[in-house]
Amino acid sequence: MTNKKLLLIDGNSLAFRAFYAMYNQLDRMISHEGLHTNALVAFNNFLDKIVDPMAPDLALVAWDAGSGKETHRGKLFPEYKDGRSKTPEEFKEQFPYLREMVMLHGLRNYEQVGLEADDIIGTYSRLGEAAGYSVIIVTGDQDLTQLATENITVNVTKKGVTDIESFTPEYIKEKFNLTPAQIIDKKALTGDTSDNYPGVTKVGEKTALKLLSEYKNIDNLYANIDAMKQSKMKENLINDQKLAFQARELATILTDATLELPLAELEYRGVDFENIVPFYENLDFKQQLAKIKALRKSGQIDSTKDQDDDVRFVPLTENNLHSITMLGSKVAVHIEFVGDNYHDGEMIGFVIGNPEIGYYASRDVSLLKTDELKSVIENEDVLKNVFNVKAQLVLFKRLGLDLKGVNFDFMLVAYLLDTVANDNVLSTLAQRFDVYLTPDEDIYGKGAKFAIPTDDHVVLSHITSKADGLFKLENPAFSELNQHQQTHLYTDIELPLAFVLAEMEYQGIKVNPEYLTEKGKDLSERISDIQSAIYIEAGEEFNLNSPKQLGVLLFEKMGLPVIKKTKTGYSTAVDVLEKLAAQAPIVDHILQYRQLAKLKSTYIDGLLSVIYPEDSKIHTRFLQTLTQTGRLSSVDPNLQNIPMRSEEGRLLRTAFVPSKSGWKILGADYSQIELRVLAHVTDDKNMQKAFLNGEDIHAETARAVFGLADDAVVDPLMRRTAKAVNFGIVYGISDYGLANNLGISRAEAKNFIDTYFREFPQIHEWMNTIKDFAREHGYVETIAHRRRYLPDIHAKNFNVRSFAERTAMNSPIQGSAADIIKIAMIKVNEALQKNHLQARMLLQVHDELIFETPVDEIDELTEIVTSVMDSAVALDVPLKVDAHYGDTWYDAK
DNA sequence: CAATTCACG
DNA sequence: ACGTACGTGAATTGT
Repeated sequence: MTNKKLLLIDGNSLAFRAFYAMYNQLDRMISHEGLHTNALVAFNNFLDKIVDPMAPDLALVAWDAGSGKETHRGKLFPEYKDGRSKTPEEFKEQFPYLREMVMLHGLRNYEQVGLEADDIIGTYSRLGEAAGYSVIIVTGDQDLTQLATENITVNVTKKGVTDIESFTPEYIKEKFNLTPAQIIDKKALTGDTSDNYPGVTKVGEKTALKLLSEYKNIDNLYANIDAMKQSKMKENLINDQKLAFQARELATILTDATLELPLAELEYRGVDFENIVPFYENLDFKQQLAKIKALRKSGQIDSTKDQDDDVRFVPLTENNLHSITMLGSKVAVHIEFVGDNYHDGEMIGFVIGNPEIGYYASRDVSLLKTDELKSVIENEDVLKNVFNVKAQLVLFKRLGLDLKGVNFDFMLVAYLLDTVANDNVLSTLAQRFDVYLTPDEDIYGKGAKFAIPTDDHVVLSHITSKADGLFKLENPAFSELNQHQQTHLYTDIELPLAFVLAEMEYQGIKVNPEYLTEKGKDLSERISDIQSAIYIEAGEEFNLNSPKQLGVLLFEKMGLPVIKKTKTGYSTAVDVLEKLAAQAPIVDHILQYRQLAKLKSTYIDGLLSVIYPEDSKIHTRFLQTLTQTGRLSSVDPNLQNIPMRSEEGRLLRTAFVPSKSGWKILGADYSQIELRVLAHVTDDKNMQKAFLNGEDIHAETARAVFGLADDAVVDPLMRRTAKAVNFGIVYGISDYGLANNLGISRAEAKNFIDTYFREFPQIHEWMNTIKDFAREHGYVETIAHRRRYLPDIHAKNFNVRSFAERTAMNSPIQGSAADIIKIAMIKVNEALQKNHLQARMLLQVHDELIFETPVDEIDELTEIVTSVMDSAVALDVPLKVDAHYGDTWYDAK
């Protein structure tokens, strides 16, 4: 059974949080009347995301009346809340609208002179509890956790206003080892700087918790203070005793105030959709308005007025197909599909058209195969606007069509403009261009509630609005692209690459399921043997996959030394276990178990589950608009992290085979591409010389760093060290990181770095130049003008800022390497076609390309691939490509 | 849904 | 004094 719910919201503290959560948007979020709306937007989000889904029976938002001076606290302590910085005007002006917003969301506002919001909440929470309600409090102020009981949960916002931490008596016990009542005593000892009342001198949270675990409360503490050991703290406690008791009174929230509104009047009425529309219109909440419109359309809320300002479409049938050929020279095209995976997701409708002539839409995608549609889709001269060209290409391939003439892919353009603000969702990406589209979620729901609306009109008008949106987005997006000097990157790299990737994904790579199944059986046996051995050594059975349980065993029961801790407990990561292996044989067995379990679950079971039975192939998706550097990523499954470093794992590559008998797998990889890019962009003559002379770069680095003669033999340790330094340089070096990696002291690491920078002075100079560039422009870019914004470069926090600085150094390197292989992929594909090779590209793994090819084409393919790859981009150093082939991916080494 | 671990470049 | 090496995805546990 569920109790009735009473929701109590601390209006002031949440509004305050809301204002500062979106403070950086302050100047952007201004309504047409000149009103700042940042706090309103965030507060509205909170009401939508937290309150409405909760559907409480009673609800109230409590506000402070006045400054707090008229309250019992102000009378008790005249300096109460003094010294608070004045509430910004930009915030104050939003207050009346906040109250109206609350009302329109169906909640009561409440304030009362002489009471603070806390006291209103405290009193109603007790009243509600007594009346048998489950009480939920939401606040930004941790002090309210003193109100928690079995029936009263206090939710405190953590970051922003929708990220919440739930305080129950059990949780408070766990987190602070305190009862809710002791929260008051804690405050009594520490005081409150923001409310401007002191506690005991030099007592902060840590000390307060320690004292309370010993003395329970301040009454008991002061009763026993004479017995306390002499210390500075004891002196402070004695001197500040009065302050502590005063602070306790100030910190205590009233639970017995006299209130004017009976509980029964707090009934939650839900959103008043009729009246909230003009309110949102006045504030220019376009996204909210679009959402309400979608809800109306899908029949989830009543609509009294039939206000259909939708983009019109004509239902397409067999009878009006000829209209399609009259659409002219530019259209938007969109096939709607279910889920993320366009390789097997169901196609539920499509739209084609433009704002001038009109849009045609149908739920029946087989209409696309008709001659009329085909003649437009496959016509290069009819320009197409799309969202996610690669997905659309694959969907059309599934229908046997070859989409041509693609002009504008909003998803690709949006990614190039800003890699960070890219969630690949059309409706959110469109907002930055002031185009407001209904989110898919509002039409289809999400998660378990996903459903295609029964009314076809709803689906088709939704996808029509997407197509129409693409026309509104085209000019502003292209114009920004041009301002960024990224037109070439889009037109000549990302867009053609999408076609190459679509073909690779659609082709897929063949795998041998029997091999995986056999290997899986072998692994299962060995895993269970090791597991038994571990249980015997441990003297008990436990969940070996649980780092928590393993930590308890190793570090508590067995008493092994703790080498590293994580946020939540002991670390049991490989580097830790390797250090412990000598001390207990069980550790080595755990490492073996981990390795085999990983192979079995991720690579045997994982891969077997994504083989398409109809062609025995795996069809990954390369995400082209995800990484912050310009690399691709691969999902469903990830084919860019198939094991390689251990022989046991590497053998799994045997399962990846050519799709035709008599064919081979060929792999071609760039050698040291990132260091070559580094030598190029920094224009460091010493490093360039090493590459121009075809030297072993790590050995050459070792000679430089260790001051050896040009022809000296480099011992393996020196080479390994130099290699680590080279890696460190590419990652945006720090002495701390290098020391950690090499297991040397920071001073030694710093020494290496200093020497390195002396030997390669232009690298050093570039590292400073690129950081300056980032600070001045707020972004860094690659050789193809791919951008990465680094707002944190100005952060006050050292860690945050340092991270941005390393990113400033690393991204142009990693990103330029990504540019190069992308260009190579396009050129290789062109060369394959031009030379009429049957061979095809299957995979890209950051610096290597994998192909399948008839045996008799191998020599020609090798020649074409290596020459195209190493001439893809002309750098000031040569690019080097190695190629290998064999019967399987494993053998292409 | 976050945290941990481990696979790759 | 500060205290992380850069970029990813998947499986698993545990709240």
